Amino acid sequence: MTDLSIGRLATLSGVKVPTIRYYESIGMLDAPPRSPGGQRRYDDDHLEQLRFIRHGRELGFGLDDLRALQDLSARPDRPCEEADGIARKQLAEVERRIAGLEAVRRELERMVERCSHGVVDECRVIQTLSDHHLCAGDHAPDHQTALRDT
Amino acid sequence: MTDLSIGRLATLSGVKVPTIRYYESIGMLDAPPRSPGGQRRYDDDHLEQLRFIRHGRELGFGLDDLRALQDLSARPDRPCEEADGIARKQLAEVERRIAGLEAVRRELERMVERCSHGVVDECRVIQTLSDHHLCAGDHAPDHQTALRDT
DNA sequence: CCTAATTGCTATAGCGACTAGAGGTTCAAG
DNA sequence: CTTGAACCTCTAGTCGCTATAGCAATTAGG
Repeated sequence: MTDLSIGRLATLSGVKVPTIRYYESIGMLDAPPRSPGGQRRYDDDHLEQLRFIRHGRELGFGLDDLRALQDLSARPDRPCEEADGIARKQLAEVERRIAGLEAVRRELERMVERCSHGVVDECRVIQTLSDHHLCAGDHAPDHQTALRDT
Repeated sequence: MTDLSIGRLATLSGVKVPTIRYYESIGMLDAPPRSPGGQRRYDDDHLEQLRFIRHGRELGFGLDDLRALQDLSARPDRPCEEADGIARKQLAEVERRIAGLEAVRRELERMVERCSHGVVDECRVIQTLSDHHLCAGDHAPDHQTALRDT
């Protein structure tokens, strides 16, 4: 299973080719040896490392957190308090975002339900955006909390 | 209430000063007249426009959507189908994100609960990241779905 | 063995939606 | 009239990629 091209590694890991190169460039993924012609040749350790990163990203960890977790996993004798703390912090963050998004969802539902399907001037969607007082009023006091994303 | 400085506008709207200038630079907010010395002087229409944008951002609309909604609100006779559609699209997006985050939350809870508070080598947090098979396995197949944000 | 298609390489720029900093100017209060 | 807060422009940085351009290497088929 050794001598994986970057494309093969991408397929096996589920991480896109440019992203793999990006991870290497920022020191998230060990730089692999190269073929005589200069192409990257990976092994199973790289695959494992990349899957670790991918899985962490799926769980919403930032690359800094994942770097810290990687470092910890390389020191198996250390207490796992720090790893646990990072995970708890991430859980708290996810819960915060869910709460914000739930408030947003409720407000959007209200907007959409009350739309009378007439003209813009009477449209509840536009009205609500123009005047926050038409809201239930409990959403996203901190607009950082709201969302953004893909 | 006319002749607002940018700082006053920022206070009244809840949008930061650099963000206001940014919105102007990308054509989201009308450029205001200037004082003799070249400082921006806003009026109530600008405040309203900015509150519209802010409210929309809190609800997670992208700036492109908000531009479209702004344009629609300037044409009150048009049917509100388009506005309704944009809101429904946003609602669907928010629901998608909540679903993704709920899956992530469940997984993080599992990780944290099972952490034995021993050493890293036995740490469920690290183990789970290393091996996806330890997951309930239902989270974020598309990693775009997951999260990211502030 | 040769060629063509595919895959790989580097480097740079762009995305969204801001945020931060440098270095200078204007304004308003006392 | 002085002082200091608030304002100005411009550039660069944030996060985590993604896209493009212009090449070079590899691999599969004939």
